Amino acid sequence: MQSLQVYNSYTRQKESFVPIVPGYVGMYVCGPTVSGESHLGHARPFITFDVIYRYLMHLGNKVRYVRNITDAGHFEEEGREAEDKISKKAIIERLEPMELVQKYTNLFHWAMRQFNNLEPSIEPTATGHIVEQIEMIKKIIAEGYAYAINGSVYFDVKKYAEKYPYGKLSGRILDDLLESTRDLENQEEKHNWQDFALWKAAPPEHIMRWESPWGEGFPGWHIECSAMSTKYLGTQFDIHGGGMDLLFPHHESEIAQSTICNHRVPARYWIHNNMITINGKKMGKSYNNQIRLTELFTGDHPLLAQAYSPMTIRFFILQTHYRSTLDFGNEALQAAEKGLRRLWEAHLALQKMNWVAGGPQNAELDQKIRRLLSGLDESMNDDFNTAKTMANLFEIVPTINSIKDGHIQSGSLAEDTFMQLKKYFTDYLENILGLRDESGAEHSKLHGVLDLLIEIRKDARSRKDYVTSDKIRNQLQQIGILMKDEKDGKMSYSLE
RNA sequence: GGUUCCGUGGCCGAGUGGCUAGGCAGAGCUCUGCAAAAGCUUCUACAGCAGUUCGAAUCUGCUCGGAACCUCCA
Repeated sequence: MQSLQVYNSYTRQKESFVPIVPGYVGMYVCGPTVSGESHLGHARPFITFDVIYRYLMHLGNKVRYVRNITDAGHFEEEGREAEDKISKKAIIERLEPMELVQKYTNLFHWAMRQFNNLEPSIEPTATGHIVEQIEMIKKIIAEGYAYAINGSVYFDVKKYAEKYPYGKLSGRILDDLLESTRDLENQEEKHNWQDFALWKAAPPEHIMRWESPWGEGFPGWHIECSAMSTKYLGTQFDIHGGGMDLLFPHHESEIAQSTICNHRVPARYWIHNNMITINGKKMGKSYNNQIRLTELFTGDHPLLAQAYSPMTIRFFILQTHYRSTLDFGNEALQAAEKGLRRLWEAHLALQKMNWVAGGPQNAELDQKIRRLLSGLDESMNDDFNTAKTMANLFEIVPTINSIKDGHIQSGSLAEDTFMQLKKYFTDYLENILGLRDESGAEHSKLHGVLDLLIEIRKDARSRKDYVTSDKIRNQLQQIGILMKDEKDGKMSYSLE
C-alpha cells in the first residue's frame, strides 16, 4: 500500500509524509481570532485539520496538535489607525476586551463541539505568551534582522531576502509586490514598505498593552504563531496548517521570523485548505457575505432555505477535497443532508448485523468489497482525499442494504471480509471522518415510548387495522419521527 | 499590474493519457395493505478552438469566463 502522501504548499508537490521522529507528529494550525463569531468559512480548516489529526492518529502516530487562540487583536490597517480590532469592538459592545475575547472563545469552543472536532492537545493564547514573543523579537534584533524605532520593531524583509528565499511559500517575488497606494501613517518609520511589524508601540487610547524593552505596546500579527509553535513543537516540526489566505503574508512572515530566530525553516510540511465560496466569491468579512454558524444551525438567514445540522455541514465539507474551493448552496447542503442519512443508516444497520455462515459464496462480491475497503486507505493516503473516501463508502452501501433486506446473505462474503467491513465502517465514519449520530439517541425514555408505539402498531397491522397503524405513523411523522416497515416484518424509526 | 489556481452532466463534486467516480435530483421496474426506505436498471459531462498522441476531461498553445493572494482574513 502506498504510504501517506501530502501536498506540501512549500514545495508545491505531493511528498511522502515522514515525521521528523517516526511515530510522533507535531502539528500547528492557525486558530481563530476571537473578536467575532465564527462563520461557515471558519468551519472548514478546523474540520479539515480535525480529520488530518484523526487520520494521523489512526496511522498509529502520537500527535501533538497545537491550535492557537488569537486574542490579542491585530490592526485593521497596520499603522493607519492605532486601534486594535478587539479594543474597537469592545468599545462598541461596552465590554472589557478580555470579556469579549472570552465570549467568542466560548462560542468557538461550542461550535467545535457541535462539529465533533477533537480538542487540540494545546490551545495557547497570544495574550498568554507575550513574554515568549518579546524574547523572540529580541533574538531577531540580536541577529540583525529587525530594528526598533519609536517604540516599534520591524522585521527587515529586504535584508532577509538577500540571503533567504523570501516568497518561496507564497510564490511571491519581492519586487512584484504591489505597493500599497494608501497613505499609511508611520510608514516612514519603516526602512522599506515590505517590512512588517514585530512589535507596535501602543498609542494612549489603546487598551491592550504590555511593557516591553521598546516601551508599552503589543505584538505584531505574525509573531505569536512563531513563538508558540516554537515553544510547544520545537524549532522545527512536521506540519503547519491553515487557510490558503494565510499563505501571504502571515505564513511567509512566520517562516522569515523563525528562520532568523531558530536558524531553520519552522515546518516541513505546509498544508493549506481552500476557501468556501458563496456565489463564486470567498466568504469573508471583506465581502460581507458570511453566514454565521449559529445562523446555519438555526436556518435564520436570508440565504438559507432551512437549518443545517453540524454533521450535515461536516459531511458537506468533507465531500470535497480540502484543496478545492467549495461553493455554498442550499441544493448542495440538502444533498449532503440526505447523503449523510443514507450513509449513516447503512452504518447503523451494518453494526447490528452478524455474519451467518451459509448461502452460496460470492467471490466476485467479496473481491469487490475488499477492493473498496482498501480503497479507503488509499484515498486517505493520497493527500487526505476524503471526497474519494466517501465515494467508496457509498459504493459499499448497496451491499449492506441488500444484506439487511435479505437479498444477499452475509455468508456470501467471507467471514473475515464481513468483519473487516464492520470495522472499516466504524473506523472511517466515526473515528476518521468524525461523524456521529444526531438523532438524539440520548433520550432513552423516548425510545421506550417508541418501542411501545411500535408494538401497538404491529398489533393493529396484524388485525389489518390500517386506520390505527397509519394514524400512528402519520402523526409521528408530523413531529419529525419516521417510522418504517422493514422487509423482515420489523419496524424501525429515525428521529429527524 | 504581478503571482497562483480553476472552468466536469439539472445541482454539488472526484478523477491527470486508454478502465464505472460518488452524492442529490429525474425516469422505469421490483418489494410493500399503503407510505417511506431499500434493491435493480437508466438519461443528461468534461468552457471553446487548434495541436501532440494509436488514443485526451487528463499534455501543449491560444481564446473566453471565474477565483484567490499581493490589505484584516480560515
